[in-house]
Amino acid sequence: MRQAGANPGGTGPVLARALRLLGAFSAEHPAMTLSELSRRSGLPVSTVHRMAGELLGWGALERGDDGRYRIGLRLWEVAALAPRGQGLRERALPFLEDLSQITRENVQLAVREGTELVFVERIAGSGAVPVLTRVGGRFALTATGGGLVLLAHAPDDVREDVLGGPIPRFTEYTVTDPARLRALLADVRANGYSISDRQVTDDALSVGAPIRDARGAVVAAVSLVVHHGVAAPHPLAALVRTSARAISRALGSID
Amino acid sequence: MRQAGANPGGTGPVLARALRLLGAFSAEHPAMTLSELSRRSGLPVSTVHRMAGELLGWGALERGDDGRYRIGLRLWEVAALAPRGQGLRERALPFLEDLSQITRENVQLAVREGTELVFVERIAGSGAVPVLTRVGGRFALTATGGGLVLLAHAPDDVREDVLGGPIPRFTEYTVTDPARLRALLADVRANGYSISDRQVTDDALSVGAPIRDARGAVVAAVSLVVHHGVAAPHPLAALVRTSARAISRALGSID
DNA sequence: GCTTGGTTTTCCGGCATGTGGGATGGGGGC
DNA sequence: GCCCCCATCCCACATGCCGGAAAACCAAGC
Repeated sequence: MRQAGANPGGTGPVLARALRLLGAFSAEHPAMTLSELSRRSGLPVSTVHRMAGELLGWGALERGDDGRYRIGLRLWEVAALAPRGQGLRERALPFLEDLSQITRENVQLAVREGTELVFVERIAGSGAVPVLTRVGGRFALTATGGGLVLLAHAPDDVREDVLGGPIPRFTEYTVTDPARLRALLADVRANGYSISDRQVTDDALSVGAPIRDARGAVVAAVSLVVHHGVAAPHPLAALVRTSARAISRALGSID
Repeated sequence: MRQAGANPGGTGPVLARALRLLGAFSAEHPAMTLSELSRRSGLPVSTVHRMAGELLGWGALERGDDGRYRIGLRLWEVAALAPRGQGLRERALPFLEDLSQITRENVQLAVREGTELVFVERIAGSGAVPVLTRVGGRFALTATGGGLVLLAHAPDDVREDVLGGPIPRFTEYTVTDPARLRALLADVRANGYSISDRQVTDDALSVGAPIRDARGAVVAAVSLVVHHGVAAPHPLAALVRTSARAISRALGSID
């Protein structure tokens, strides 16, 4: 069983395995025992043991007194240097808070990673629709206000990839037809904002707008999530766009 | 020159080098060219090149159009699963915001990592003393309100280590005498809170209190940073302690 | 007590894998 | 034109990783 050329669970480049180890952690499994890690990463136990030992020494992993492994603080420290993560978050935060204070609704900040979206920050408005998102969590690009913005301005190959692949449905309003979606994205580009009406849950509507870097490239999206039917979307769009522009200005370039 | 047994820049375990690579990034150097990385990590260029390539593929690193390497979003995502990082931050945030709203002062949340302190969150009070801290940043345990709390409840060997080593001085009020510091820490344990009066800057005073997990172990510290001389420390201490207890309760255990 | 099913840890010989000096090609700045 | 710095590629060598297997461990359960 050691003959395979590929590595769908077996042999492979050294570093790749360590990374597979880290990748085994998820929101549902933030703490795992050695053998659990072995199972979820597809690596032999003894290999995991050796590697985990090294990661432990450096601080990339930690071990509670229950013996289980968790992501270490040291790793969190370096990761805090990610320009598109904490970097972006820090510069945008004041503006997001303004937006949150004024509207009392949920505010979200997201970037695109491959064919999905990653939430970089979310502020829960007092008494607003409860949102099911988590900072650091992923979501489909095709449904949310922020996702539509990011998808609309994504490179062609990525967009085709997403439109070609299976498009998840969340409610009866979710747009899953590639042609309609394509038209919707054209609107987003033309209008400078997106509207997702009950495409994720039956009672929520979200409005998104693009954040651009110094060279004009879209690097992130702000969005506002409100109850469906309480406010007209267009005035909201003006608010969100204003915030997005302010953040773009404050950004310059993200280093 | 390849005979050395140790690895102060030369040969060594595989993974360790990759980690050294990540460790080369810092707040001052969040984006580096290949050769810069090589220099700062002490690894040969070709080695860095190969490794960076792999890290790039996985998403642990990213590369801007200026060609420089940065910490990647993917790494930030997994790091967001760190219980003592984002995990702690998320659960404590509402309480920290309450504290911030009520006092309109700077609020900080920190944990101990080795012989130093790492800031996990900081909320800048409107018009409060500007603080020089950064989320994900480090600081000495011996001077700040939060640090004193963490040091007071650290394991004996760690405390001895810190008290034995050189103790940095920031102002003329900084306590650098091990004996006095030891007495101070005893007070902290007895009182349930700490006070750092102008030990970091000439105009700031901070008050800290311990956050405990379900088993009663101190896992973090909240602190309030105010202008020296405007408010009596003791009423503040009551506030901070209350917050700390609330957070402790909300924590249960951090997974 | 002993047995059973799950762990975590240690060991070791063979060979796959990473290693890094040096050569190649590019790109500015002066 | 020159020079300096940077990224990328290549390849012979031996280092350090690999993972099966066995042993130590722990907690129930009979």
